[in-house]
Amino acid sequence: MKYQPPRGTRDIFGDDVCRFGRIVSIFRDVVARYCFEEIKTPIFEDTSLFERTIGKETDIVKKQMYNFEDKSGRPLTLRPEGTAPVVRAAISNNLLEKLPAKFFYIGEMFRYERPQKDRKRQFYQAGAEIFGEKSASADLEAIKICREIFDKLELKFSLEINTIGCQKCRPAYEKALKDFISGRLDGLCSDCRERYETNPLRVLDCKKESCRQILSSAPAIDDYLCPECRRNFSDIKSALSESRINFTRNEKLVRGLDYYNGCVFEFYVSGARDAVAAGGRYDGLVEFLGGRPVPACGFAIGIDRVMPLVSPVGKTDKYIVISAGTEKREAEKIAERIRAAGKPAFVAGKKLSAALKFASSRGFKYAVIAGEEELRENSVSVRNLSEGRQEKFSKEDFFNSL
RNA sequence: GUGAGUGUAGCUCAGCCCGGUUAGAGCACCAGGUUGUGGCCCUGGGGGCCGGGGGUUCAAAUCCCCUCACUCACCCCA
Repeated sequence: MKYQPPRGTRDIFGDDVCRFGRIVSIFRDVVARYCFEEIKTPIFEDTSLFERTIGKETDIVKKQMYNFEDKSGRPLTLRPEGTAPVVRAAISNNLLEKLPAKFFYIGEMFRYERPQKDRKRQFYQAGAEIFGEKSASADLEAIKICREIFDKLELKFSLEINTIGCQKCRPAYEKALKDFISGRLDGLCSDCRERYETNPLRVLDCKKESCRQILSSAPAIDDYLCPECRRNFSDIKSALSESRINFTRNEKLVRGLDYYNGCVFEFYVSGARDAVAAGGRYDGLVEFLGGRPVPACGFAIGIDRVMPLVSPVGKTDKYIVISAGTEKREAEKIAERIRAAGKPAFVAGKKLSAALKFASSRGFKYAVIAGEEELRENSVSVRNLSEGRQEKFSKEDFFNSL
């Protein structure tokens, strides 16, 4: 039996690797223009970093983490998400002295789950985090960056936003919600009955129709927000309108990770199975991990989910230099000149018909034929493979035209 | 973790229900037709433990059991 990549992983090559590269370069370009700086964090961290920040009751921590011990028994985990490591790194390296501070990352994440369409066990995220900005401008910036990226990728997105309150006001809402649910537990699914105990907000986004029915008359968070959260959320909404970013309010949108508070958002693109980007505020996280109290917000884009929707980058025109049976050295010299002019060149020594066949099947734009006849005349024949036209130039004319 | 489907040539699949010569097709690949012109056409060729193991049978790609893998959905998430 031949080796296959391990379950939930895949090899990325050909057009897919072009798509991947295009997404990453657009992401880098946009984020750099907002003055974010790249940060690379380890691929694994102390297990407790994730357990404490993501939340013990989440599926990620309960059953999706790649946990292992190193040889000295340290409990470690392959990172299942990017935010906690960035926050940890910012604290470890004292990067939050001068605020605001902005970081971005691109990398692979690991979650042990059943693989399916565009959901792998090793997947890639590109994310950005803003530290030290309490006002709505940070939330707006995160959303604007996503908007720009999807625009440049030529993807039509829709945006959903919500607020889930802060440490001050969420408890009151959670209590109201629990009171509401407790009388109706019998009608809810078993998952929801468990969520009621562990994380009542999550009952809101249960997909089961019977649960949704019951929850449709649940208390609304808007009635429980503290003045600050109310203000912040309305600032964001009006800023979005000013920036002409369409959004819909989704009161049932709650994020799966415990550290979120305030405004949360998700981007959808038609054709993708689920959200392609998501983010929100996590004002308490830096302090929770031992730093000073620093408000923060960020987002991550699921590269794997965007990949099938974007076209591969336009490739630059490639040249194949064919020696057609003569000494290959001459063809190699010609190729060097083409490369020196900044264009990709490949040398083929096969007989002409085979080389041309190879060239057209591999997507070369031009064949530069340097056979016996050309060698005698100090010329080259340049054939446009897509159009089938061919012209002979002196070598100097050809090099000058590059 | 739950449910359904699929594993036959490099790829897409037929054959399986109803067991019976040497397991097929298209595409791709290689060679030749074409010793300096690719795509089109023609001819020929290489390729397969029919996912793996066990069972039933005179006989298994085909029927039964187990196992592994993949796909899709649920759950959850980016």
